[in-house]
Amino acid sequence: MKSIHVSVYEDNDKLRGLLELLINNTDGFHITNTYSNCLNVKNEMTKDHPDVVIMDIDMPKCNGINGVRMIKEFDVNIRVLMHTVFDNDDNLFACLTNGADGYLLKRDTSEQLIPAIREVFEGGAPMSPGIARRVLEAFHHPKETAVDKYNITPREIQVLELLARGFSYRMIGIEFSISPETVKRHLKNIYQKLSVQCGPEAVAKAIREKII
Amino acid sequence: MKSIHVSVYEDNDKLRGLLELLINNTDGFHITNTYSNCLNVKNEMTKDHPDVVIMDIDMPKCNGINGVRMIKEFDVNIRVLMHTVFDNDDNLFACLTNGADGYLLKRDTSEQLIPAIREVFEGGAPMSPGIARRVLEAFHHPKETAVDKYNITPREIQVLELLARGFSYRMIGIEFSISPETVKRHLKNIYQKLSVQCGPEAVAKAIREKII
DNA sequence: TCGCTTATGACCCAAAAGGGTTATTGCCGT
DNA sequence: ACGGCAATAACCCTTTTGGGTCATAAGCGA
Repeated sequence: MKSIHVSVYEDNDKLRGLLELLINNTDGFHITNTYSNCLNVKNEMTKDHPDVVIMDIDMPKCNGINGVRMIKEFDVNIRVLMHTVFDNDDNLFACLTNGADGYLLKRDTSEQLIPAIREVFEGGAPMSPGIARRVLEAFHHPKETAVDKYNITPREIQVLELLARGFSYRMIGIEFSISPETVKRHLKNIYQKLSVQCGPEAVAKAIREKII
Repeated sequence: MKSIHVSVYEDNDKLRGLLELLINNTDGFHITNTYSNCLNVKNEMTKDHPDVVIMDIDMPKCNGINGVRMIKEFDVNIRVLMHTVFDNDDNLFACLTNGADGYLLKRDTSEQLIPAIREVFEGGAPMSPGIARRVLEAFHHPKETAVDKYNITPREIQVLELLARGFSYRMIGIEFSISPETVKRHLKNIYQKLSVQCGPEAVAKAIREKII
């Protein structure tokens, strides 16, 4: 059976050495190379052709968030496993957006790292438990909360939806068989409830708060 | 140490019995009750007060997608672990939106079920590998694609952003030290590139296509 | 150097948006 | 039965928006 080839990006010299030692001394795994920053990702990927990359986030010059993006631009088939002390949502979702295939926190992965590398190589998505939880929570948009929060009525939602589709007051009125003046009335109420000044701003807020 | 209390929703009689047997015969776990559909979730939760619910999707009368929603409406602290043969995206994301805390495929979890129950009880989010992967992929929207697709320039994005924040042409002009006529010019170009008719529609499209 | 894109700006003009005010109807809950 | 709220509608008015047209300067790549 062919070994899994792993490259490591980690700026802490001691940790980088430990990772290399750990991975190279595990059957079925082989370190192609280790790096302390990702300024030359493209050249390094061309040279190494790893199956899996272990990527730290906090590195000087060029951080791992850019690193994962560059690797995925070079070859989307290289699996990238984030390995970081940061567990804030901004970093997490920035990495996922850029194509990270897994996300491990350094503090809870000393003996979970090797199985995680195998898992990501096999097409899985290893995540520390707290991370997986936050990822699922991102899908759990409470749905009605924003509507309740601003007291938007069903009719107002209908009007907003058409506004966001480019309908004029007149067209919205025709669509619902009501006067354009009433449409205006609804929108006036919406603007007040959302604390916005005009249509575009209302649409932006409504979409971002999942009202429409 | 107190046992983890588990309720099971599963319409297959044989499997339901097996799950009960497995869980009841594991130290630290205790079955409160098992059910073959979720028509009376609220009463059952009131009676059982489980820590964790194992929820099948394909059940007669009322499926598990509604089931998880009802349980979370009753008490958001009850952990719900989906356990199903379906691995299509529609079911998956419907469950996650409704608040599921984990998602296991029946085919690959005979001996992973107990650890998964413990993990979800402890606040984790156990997922079958293929599931976790698809969840992460949902975040991987390629970012620059839409901007490229419509040929939106950096300046146009800036203008759109302020429009979405409720700025008038005049205010945008002041912000960038350009004439409101130029702002209009930019927006005219944007509307054409996005194939929209007006500001609200442009803002809606820009947000939904992740341009802003 | 020529053509293309980007960013800039102006003028005319019609349509739309949006603020203020006032009022009626129907429904729901107390 | 009464008050509150959603939905309806009209009027006045100013500001904003957006379509059409024309024009210029800077930068960039073939």
